[in-house]
Amino acid sequence: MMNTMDALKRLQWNHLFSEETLEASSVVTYESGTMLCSNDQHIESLFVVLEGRVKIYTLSEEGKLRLLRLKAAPTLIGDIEYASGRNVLHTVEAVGPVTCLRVPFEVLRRHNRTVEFTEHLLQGVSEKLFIEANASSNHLMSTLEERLAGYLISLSESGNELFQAEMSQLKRKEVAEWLGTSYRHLNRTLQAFVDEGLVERTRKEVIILNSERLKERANGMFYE
Amino acid sequence: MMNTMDALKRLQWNHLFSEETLEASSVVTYESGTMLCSNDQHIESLFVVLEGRVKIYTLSEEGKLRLLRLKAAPTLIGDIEYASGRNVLHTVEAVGPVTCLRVPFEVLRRHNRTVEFTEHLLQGVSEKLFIEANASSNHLMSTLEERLAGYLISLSESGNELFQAEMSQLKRKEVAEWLGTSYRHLNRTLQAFVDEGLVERTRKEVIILNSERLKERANGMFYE
DNA sequence: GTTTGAATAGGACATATGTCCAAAAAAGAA
DNA sequence: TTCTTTTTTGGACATATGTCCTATTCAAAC
Repeated sequence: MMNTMDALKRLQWNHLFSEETLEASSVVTYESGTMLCSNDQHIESLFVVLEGRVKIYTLSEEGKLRLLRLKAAPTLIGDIEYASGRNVLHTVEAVGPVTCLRVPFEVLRRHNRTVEFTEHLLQGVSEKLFIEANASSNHLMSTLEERLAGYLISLSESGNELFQAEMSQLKRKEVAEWLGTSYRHLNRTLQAFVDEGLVERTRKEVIILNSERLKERANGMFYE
Repeated sequence: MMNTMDALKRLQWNHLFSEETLEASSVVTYESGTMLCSNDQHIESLFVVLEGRVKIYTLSEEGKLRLLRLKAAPTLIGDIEYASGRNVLHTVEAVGPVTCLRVPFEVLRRHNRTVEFTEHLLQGVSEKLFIEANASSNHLMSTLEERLAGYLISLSESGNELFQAEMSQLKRKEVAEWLGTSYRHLNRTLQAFVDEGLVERTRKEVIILNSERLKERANGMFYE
């Protein structure tokens, strides 16, 4: 059993929550595959993810999956909904066991309306907005070839460990979902890189042979 | 010359700013076409748009324009950047004369760190995030036909006056930029609607002939 | 009026990407 | 091992959309 206060201190988030708030909160653990919240549904608590990794995506009515990202702890889930009062924007699913501090919105409203906490939320939400806006622009303005090259480069360059930790070990199919394309097309584009000698492809992994030229192909696309 | 306090009261935003803050701020007027801030540049002030309309877009390096929206006063510009400390996300340009209260970030940091103000920013930013995320999903998941039908329907239905006020009177070229497509393709799709008898097109405007079927074509797409 | 420039309209063609399928290959299960 | 299921791979085809160009048409300037 983990100690909440220690975990929060490690993140330097211990000053964000009042004592009353912490008392009215609970530590919960979810097993792999559990949805912490799903698309369009009502949500009543903020989740402070203390340990584990989550998968963030939206599922359209037609069943199409749009994978937004894999995110490692620490992260906040439900902040956007708490701030806007709307239903859940993105589905969040545990990838492996996940431990969270669960804080009911009601408790936050009553016992935690401090400048520090609100500013923390504000910074987090605007950070998320930047990421979303950039992803959206990238998608709109670039071809899969560029995005895929960018993805491969981003996985290989040093100094990008955060992204790598979160986004490597995706399956091919998930990579396609993340890049917002079909599995078929991802394969086709990958094959084009192979044909040009930019990468080598084994059944398990993709090995970069010529990172110079691959980077040119990425045309500025880089994820972090 | 407008009275700031009156303008803020009208918006019920008068309690958001402290006296010191207001004293250190100034009312500025921009003529049509002025950029309040542009993409990737540094910004040092929050703009409270009190009167007029602004156009929000991003300009990619290749010169492609992505029109996000036209927004009428009241609105905040620079809130995202203030919150995240980053450079400007979206370019903002005056459409017609625009009057703003200009508040330096420095002043906000010194004299305006209240829960009320921060919560106001938080709500605004998360609202923007919702809009951005939805636009992005819509774009990813739908064809121009659906988006165009949705746009036409959204312009015609009652109960959507806010959107109509902001988004009607776009030129055809701007509509294309807003829908994220080429002028050519917009024309082609419009013509398809004409051929099917869904709309009639004059040189100036598009008239909806069969809103039932047009709505079906929109396939759930609706803007507000 | 004539001229100039913006805005509209659409032909022809290229291409990025999706859909549907089928064959191998790998990984588990029995 | 053998059978079943998942994953990888790629052919064939359809289509949404972009690019490049050229007429028109309308409006504003001279």
